[in-house]
Amino acid sequence: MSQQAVTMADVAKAAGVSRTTVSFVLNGRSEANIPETTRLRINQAAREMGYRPNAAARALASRRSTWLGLVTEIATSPFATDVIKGAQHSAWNDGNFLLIAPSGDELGMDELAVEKLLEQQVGGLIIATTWHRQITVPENAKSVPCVLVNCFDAEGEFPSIVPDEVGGGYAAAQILAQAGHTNIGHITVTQGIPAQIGRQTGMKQALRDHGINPEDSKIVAGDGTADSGYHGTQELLSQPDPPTAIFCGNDRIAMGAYDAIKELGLQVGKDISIVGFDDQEILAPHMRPKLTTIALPFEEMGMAGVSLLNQMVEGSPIENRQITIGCPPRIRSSVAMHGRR
Amino acid sequence: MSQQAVTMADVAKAAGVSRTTVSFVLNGRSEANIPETTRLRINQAAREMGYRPNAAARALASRRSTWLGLVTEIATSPFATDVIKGAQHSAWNDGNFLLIAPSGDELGMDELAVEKLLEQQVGGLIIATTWHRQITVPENAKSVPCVLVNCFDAEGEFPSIVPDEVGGGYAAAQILAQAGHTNIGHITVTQGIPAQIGRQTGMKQALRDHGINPEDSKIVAGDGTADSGYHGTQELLSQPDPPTAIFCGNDRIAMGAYDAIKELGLQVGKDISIVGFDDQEILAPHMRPKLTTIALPFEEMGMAGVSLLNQMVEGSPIENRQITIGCPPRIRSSVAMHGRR
DNA sequence: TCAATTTGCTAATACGATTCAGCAACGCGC
DNA sequence: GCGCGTTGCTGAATCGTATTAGCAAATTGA
Repeated sequence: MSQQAVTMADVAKAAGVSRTTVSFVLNGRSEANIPETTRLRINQAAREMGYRPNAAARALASRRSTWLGLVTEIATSPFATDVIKGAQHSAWNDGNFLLIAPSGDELGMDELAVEKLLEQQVGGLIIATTWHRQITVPENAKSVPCVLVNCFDAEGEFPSIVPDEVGGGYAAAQILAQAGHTNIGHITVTQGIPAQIGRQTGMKQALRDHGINPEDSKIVAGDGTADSGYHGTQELLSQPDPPTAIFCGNDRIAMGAYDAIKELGLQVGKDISIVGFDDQEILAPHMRPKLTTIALPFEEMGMAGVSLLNQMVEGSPIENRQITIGCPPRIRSSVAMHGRR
Repeated sequence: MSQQAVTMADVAKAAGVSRTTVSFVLNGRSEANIPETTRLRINQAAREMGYRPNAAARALASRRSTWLGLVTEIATSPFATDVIKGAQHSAWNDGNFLLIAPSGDELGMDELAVEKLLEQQVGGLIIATTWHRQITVPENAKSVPCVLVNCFDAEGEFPSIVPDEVGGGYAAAQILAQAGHTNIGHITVTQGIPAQIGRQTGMKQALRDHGINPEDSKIVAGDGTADSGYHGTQELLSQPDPPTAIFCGNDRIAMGAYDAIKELGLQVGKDISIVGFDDQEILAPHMRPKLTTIALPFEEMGMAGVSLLNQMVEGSPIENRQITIGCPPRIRSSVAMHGRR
C-alpha cells in the first residue's frame, strides 16, 4: 500500500544529526539556534527522501491537535454548505482541519457526534444549525472550547454567532421606503422563530424611521414555503388598498409572490416591488426579474465561528461572547421607484 | 483545558488488570478469551472513569487510521453538499471520519490539499467535482487508494463514480414522448461537456425508440443559465411549428423557460410541457407548477464513492472500476398529456 | 497420574513524533 | 589561565495505544 517508511529518524540519519535537531529544523523552532548550513542539509534530505510528517504522532506527542470539530445538520439545507465553506476556509488557513459530524434528529445523536469528535482529539467544537434557533448543547461539549453558529443556548453559556435578523429586516423595509413606497406588505416566515420575530421587528423600526405607521402595513403569516408566498400575495393584493411593495420573509416566499403577481397580469419590479431574504444562491439571482434580497451571511458566520474558536483554543481572552453578523442587502431588479416617477 | 487524564493504563489499574487486557476488551477482540466477569469489570471501570479512546494514539500504534480524505470544490455549488452528505453518511456508518480539503482553482492547489490529507494519515482519498468532467489527478494521490466522484481521469487509471447522463436524458425524453408529445425541443447546457453530450444522446435514443425522428426536434444551444433558458424558449416557440414540450438541460434553464412561457400568456404543464435536469432541491419542487425533472444522484455517488474506497482500503478486490449511477426521474406537475386528451 | 491443551491473562516493545535537560566546544574578558 | 556565556547540538523520556510472544494455572485426555 503506502510505502510510508521515511520518518524523522531516517531523515536524521541521512543528514547525520539527531532526531531532535530534525524536529527543530522542520518545525522552524528558532530558539534552538541551528546554523543555516545544517538547516539546509536537513531540509534537503527531508525533501529528497519524501519525508511526510505524521499528524497522528505529532498530535500524540505534542498533546495538541490541528483538528476542529463541526457538528451540523448536513442533511437538510444548502445553507450548511456555506457554513462549512466558511469554517473550512478559515480553518484551512490556520493549518487546521475540520472534522464534520452529522447532527441527528434523534435524541442523543448530537451527544454521540460530539463524543466521536472528542475521541478524535479535536481542540475545539463548532455546533451549527441550518436555521437560526435556540438549542440545548450536549453536556460533553463542555470538555473543549465550543462555539455556536446560527444558534444559541438558553443560558448564554456558550459564545455564539448569529445573523442580525433585525438589521436585515430593517434594511429590507428601508430599501422599499427609500424607493418611495408607503404601503408595504409583509409575508412572514414560520411564526415565533428568531427569523420571523427579528425581521418583523426590524421592518417596523424602519417604517417608523421613515415616517410610516407600522400599524398601516398589512402582515400575513406565512410558513416559509413558496406556496405561502403565493397565497399570501394573493391575500395582500386582493385588499381594498393593496400594497405597492411586499417584503417577503424569505426568497422562497418571494418566488411564490412572483407567481401570484404574474398571474394577476402585473409585473414584478414595476407594478409591485419585492424584497426577499436569505439570498439563496441558486434562486435569487436567477429569478426574473432578479430578486433584491437580504443575504444571510452563512459563510461569514462559519469563518467567524472558527476564528473565535481558535482564539479560545489558544487561550486568549475573548471580549465578545455574542457576535452578530450583519445581513447585507443585495440590490437587484425587483424594486421599482414609487410615487415620484 | 481538557482534564483528559484517564487512559487505558488508568482503567487497567482500576480494574486490576493489565493494559493489554483492557485493550482487548475495549476493542472486542474475541480471540483472546477474556471471561465475561473480567469483561464487565473493565467495561464498567472505563465507563465510570469516563475513559475516552485517543484516536491519535490508536492511529499511531495500529498504523491505520479511521480517516478518509475528501477533496472537493466546496466553494462553488450546492451540489457539493450532497456529495459530502452521502460520503459523510457512509463514512460515519463505517466508523470513519471524513477530512475535507478544498480543491482550488489555482494550479497545484489540489496537490497541496492531497499532501495535507496524506499528512493526516488518511487511509484513502476521494476526489469529487461539482460538475461532471475529466480531470487530471495530482500525482501524490497515488500514495493511497483513491476514488473519483463525478469526474474521471483520461487514462481510466482510477476507479470513478459518475452519473448516467445518457440514461437521464433518455428518461427525460421518454417522459415527454409517453405523454404523447412528438414535437419536442431541447435547450442544452454548455456545449461539449459530458452532461450536454450524454443528455442529448439519451434524448435522441429515446425519441428513436418511440418512433420519433430525432432530426425533427429542434435543439438550441444554451449555457446552463436561466437566461439561456429564457431566450432559448423564446427561440423555440417563435418557430413556424413550435414544440409542445421542451427538455431543458438543467433546472435553471427550466426556470428561464417558465418565465418565457408565462410571458407569452401560455401555461406550463398545460400548453407547454417542461422537463428539467438536476433536481435542485430548493428550486424544482418550489416552481409553479412544480418541475418534473431528472435527479442527479449526488448523495448516492458520495455514498458509492466511500463504499468503494472502503473496499479498496481493506484490500478486497474490486470488480467494477467505472461505476455509473442512475439518474431517477422526479415526476411533478410540469408535463401535460398531449394529443389524446 | 502425567502430558497436552486451553484459559486468562501480562510484559515488553513499537509507533513517530515532541520536548526537557544537559553537554562539549568555543570565544571572550580580565 | 580561569570562569562564563553562547553556539550547536544530543539523549532520553514521553504521549496513549496496539500487538506479539509467552507464561502460569486450570482443565482435559488417555
